[in-house]
Amino acid sequence: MGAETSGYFQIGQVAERTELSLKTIRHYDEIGLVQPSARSSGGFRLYTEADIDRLLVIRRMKPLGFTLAEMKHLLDALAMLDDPTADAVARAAAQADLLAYRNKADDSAERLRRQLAYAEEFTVLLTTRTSLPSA
Amino acid sequence: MGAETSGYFQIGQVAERTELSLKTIRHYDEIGLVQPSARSSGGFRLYTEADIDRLLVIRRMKPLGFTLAEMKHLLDALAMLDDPTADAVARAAAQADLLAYRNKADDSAERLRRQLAYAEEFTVLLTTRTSLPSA
DNA sequence: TTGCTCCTCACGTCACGTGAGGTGGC
DNA sequence: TTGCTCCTCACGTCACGTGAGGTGGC
Repeated sequence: MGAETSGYFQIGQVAERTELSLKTIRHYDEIGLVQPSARSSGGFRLYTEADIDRLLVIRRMKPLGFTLAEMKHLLDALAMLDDPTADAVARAAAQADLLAYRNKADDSAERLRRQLAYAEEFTVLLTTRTSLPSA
Repeated sequence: MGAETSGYFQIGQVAERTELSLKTIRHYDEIGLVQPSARSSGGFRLYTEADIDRLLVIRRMKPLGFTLAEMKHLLDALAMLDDPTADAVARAAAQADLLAYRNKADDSAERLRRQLAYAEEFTVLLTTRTSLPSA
């Protein structure tokens, strides 16, 4: 059952739980978006529950059209607000960033709604064309 | 006002009407997805209303997650059903293809609905975090 | 020791974006 | 002739996918 007993998960288990590919998870590590909390002595990536939560948040943000760099920035800003040792200036900057991201997310949600309407229109069209006899 | 008077539109006008980039429209030409019905003597792409309609259909299909090759295939199948000279075998194959695409479109619509729900959840979270005072 | 899981290159892909340098057309 | 629009290379980018060849770990 792998490294789970020690509170860590190997990448295969993480992939199963997040429904992300091994390559995607490795990619997020390489660019610094989600780095495993530890490595085994042999170099295996070891993820905690918190790491997995972060991956799940990212998976939910993806349809909003953020780039990976933006997601990293956004998660950093959220962490800043949760950090009691952060100073007021940094906190205010984080607030401002989050507001901008919120507006971007609103726009994206609006666009998703339009796309869904288009998609549904299109499935209706295809249903009509596939159910009609050819004559 | 360009080539519009002759019933043709130059790529810039097409880009405006479809909200696609010049590069996207050129790319669709290069891969054979939407080729302009004509070229000017100087090599300018000239699009008809029908060409523009095809671009608009593609724009609506994109959120369904089809590749450009699949869209080309799908549009070919639809054209096959509209072609009175097509034989029965080709027609039946087109019907079968469209059915497969319809199922794929249904799945995509379902996925879009889930993504929209995630997106809305996320905007709520961001709104909460941006409106709360830091203390 | 076997076998399944994981590792790091390194190149490929999909759908375009971004200049560079040049020409068309009212 | 000016200037705006369009043209074709050709290389870049984003988010991974896909082997190749090798090793970790219960």
